[in-house]
Amino acid sequence: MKAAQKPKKRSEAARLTRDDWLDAAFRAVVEGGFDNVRVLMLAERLGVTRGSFYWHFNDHADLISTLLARWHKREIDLDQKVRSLATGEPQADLKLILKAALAHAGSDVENLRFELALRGLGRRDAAVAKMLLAVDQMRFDLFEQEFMRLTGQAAKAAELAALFYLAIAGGHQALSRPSSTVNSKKHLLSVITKFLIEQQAPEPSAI
Amino acid sequence: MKAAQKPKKRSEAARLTRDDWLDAAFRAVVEGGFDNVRVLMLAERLGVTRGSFYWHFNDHADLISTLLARWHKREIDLDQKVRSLATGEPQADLKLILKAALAHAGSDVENLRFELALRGLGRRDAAVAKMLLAVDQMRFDLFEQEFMRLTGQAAKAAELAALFYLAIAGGHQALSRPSSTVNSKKHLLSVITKFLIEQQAPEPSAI
DNA sequence: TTGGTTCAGTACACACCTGTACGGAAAGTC
DNA sequence: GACTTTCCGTACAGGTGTGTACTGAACCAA
Repeated sequence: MKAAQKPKKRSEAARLTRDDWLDAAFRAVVEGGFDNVRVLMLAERLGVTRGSFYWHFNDHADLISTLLARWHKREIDLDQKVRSLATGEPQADLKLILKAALAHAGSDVENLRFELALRGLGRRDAAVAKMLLAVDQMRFDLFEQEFMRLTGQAAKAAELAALFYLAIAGGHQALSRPSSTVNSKKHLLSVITKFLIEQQAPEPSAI
Repeated sequence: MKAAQKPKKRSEAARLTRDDWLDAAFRAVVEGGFDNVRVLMLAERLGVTRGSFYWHFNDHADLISTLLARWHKREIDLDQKVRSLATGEPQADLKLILKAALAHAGSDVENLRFELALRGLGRRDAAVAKMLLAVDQMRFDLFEQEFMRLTGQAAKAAELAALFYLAIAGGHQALSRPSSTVNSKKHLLSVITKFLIEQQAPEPSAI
């Protein structure tokens, strides 16, 4: 019993914070969805026992709801940041947003996978669905605003924003790697830019 | 296939077939994802004990893999059917496909939810991911073919097909009900039609 | 009737996960 | 240096799920 114990002092095995557990839970979600978040497994991975968990959290539900709240707050902050970076030039802003949204799926794969898992959870949890709807609306509003500046037509702006957002969402969901033809977020970026942004400039024509 | 449509006597409880279990598993997936498929729960819902299950199936994995195979086969059959229904008139065909794809999410919500759950599973199971990729490619090829007929340009056809498919996929994933502005599969249908189909016709006339 | 086949019930063993109560070591505080 | 707080280990209790062996009832055919 004692022989197999950690020879290291307690100072070596750093004590955990609430955020450490949240990070571990986040990783578990990324790897296997919300059903993959198990206290026992997280403890094992963190090198402690469940005794630690039940000191930091009330129970399993507490962990999940805190994780959701943290994600929501971060999304709101990110939205604020993007809005503050907007130049006022619609085409440039849209390309910026698009690039950020797809990079969000490039290097930062974890966030994408987390959100997809979250949407899976939202399909069986009304509260989560409501939160996701708010996030969707928040993002959509930004897109719509930019397209409104670009085209000058409210109805068209709303439609383009919908296509814009849905194409991005769809890009995350399907066609992860369709081998040959159309592929890679990079190419998708150019396609969306071509058909949804550049073609919609106000000067040339009027539908 | 025997014509065993008759529930027969057997007091009150009809005896179950392999497909009965598959249907129950399907419903469980629709309601709560693949992690929600539990033998005990299915048996309870079917009004029998697990003894029945282990006669029809080898084990839990057998149930899942059989369910996946059934879905895949049905998707292939549906693709064949759509292709056989194609008139050769690209715009009409595309609208037909689009309508079918969105109706797939309208009345037949179950199939949509099942596929979304399946994509969730595909993110942690390589074999499932491979199957989904094949299905994506199959559908995409059809779209690309139609857009090729429509525009006459290979590159543009591939790009439009990508946008087309991704917008549909995105429509299934996000914005289930964004309250006010752009909403409802119906409206999405008109938007996609407008920007991706009618605008891309080689001749200005059309419809 | 008899016997074989098909399907379902019962019982047991085992694994895994949650939650709680309690004890104890390490770090900060005076 | 005792005291307190913070954090974690341990042990126990209970719930839920799988898989297997065995038994039993309904059905079918000769």
